Amino acid sequence: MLLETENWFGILQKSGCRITAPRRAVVEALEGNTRALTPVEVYDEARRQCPGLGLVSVYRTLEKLEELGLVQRVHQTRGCQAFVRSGDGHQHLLVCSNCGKAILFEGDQLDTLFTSISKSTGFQIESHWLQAFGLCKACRSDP
Amino acid sequence: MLLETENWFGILQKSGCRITAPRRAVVEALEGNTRALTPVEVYDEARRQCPGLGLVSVYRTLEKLEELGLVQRVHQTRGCQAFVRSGDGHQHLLVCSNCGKAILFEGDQLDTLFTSISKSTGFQIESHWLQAFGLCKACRSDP
DNA sequence: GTTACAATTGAAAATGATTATCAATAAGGT
DNA sequence: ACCTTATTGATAATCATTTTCAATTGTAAC
Repeated sequence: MLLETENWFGILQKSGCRITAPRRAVVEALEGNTRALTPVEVYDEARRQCPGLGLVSVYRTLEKLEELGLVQRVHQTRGCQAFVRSGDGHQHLLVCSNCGKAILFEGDQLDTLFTSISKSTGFQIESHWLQAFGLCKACRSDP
Repeated sequence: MLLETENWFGILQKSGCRITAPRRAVVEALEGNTRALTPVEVYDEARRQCPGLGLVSVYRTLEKLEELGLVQRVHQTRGCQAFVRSGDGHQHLLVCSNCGKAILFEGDQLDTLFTSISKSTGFQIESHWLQAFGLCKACRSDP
């Protein structure tokens, strides 16, 4: 389940942020998209709603949203500067390598894997990261 | 099991590359290290052996080694430009968040996970990557 | 060994993405 | 309405990476 956008403003406000037109535009650009967007793509999209918007404000807002866990970074072969909205709790990304559509999935089975790896390596595993790439249903049928 | 460095030169040569002093230095810098190294770190290390080495050649060699699967990229919160030598076959990384030491592990259990996710999402999953972070044994005991 | 050719080199310049600076603006509690 | 302070956009600065190019150097053929 995705968080409601209405909440984002509440969360931002609670964390001491002011709700401004530039922020509103950036938040709504990310909300209306299941694709992973680069900062420039967010910029282009958000400027349709807030024409005076500066790219710098996009970076600043993305930083804050990531900090609050509302968006997450998508790592791809070529760079890791793209963002999608997060889900609740710890989830993993499945990204379409054609259209960029991103969906989230749970990975419960992983805990047992990491427990056994912890034992065999002596590492105290603190966090992990899993992403999968492939073609989504739409891109498979319509090439 | 890690590949022998001696092989790397053979593999490079087979792929049509010439073995030059700069390449030799870069390859050996990566070979002698279990840590994930940034291009600049590789540069600094390799220049001890080949003082005239240019940073550009490091980038070029890294690109080739990655292409051949001899090194792989390490993705971290802050950027994804660090490299370690790969193992045989498809393996996953476990990186020490303190000293940067990287070890590889198998993730056989993942195949069943991805099969079920493929079914439920309609995605045709082509690749994935998994990385874990934590403290290695040495860094846990010696803080 | 010598030669010839193409791959490779390093320096410098160009590009691209991100960050820092700063005076002007505007949100939101009072 | 006012006042404090976060936030803004423009500009400049920084940092990593890529491109360009003439000079160099492996290596295969002789």
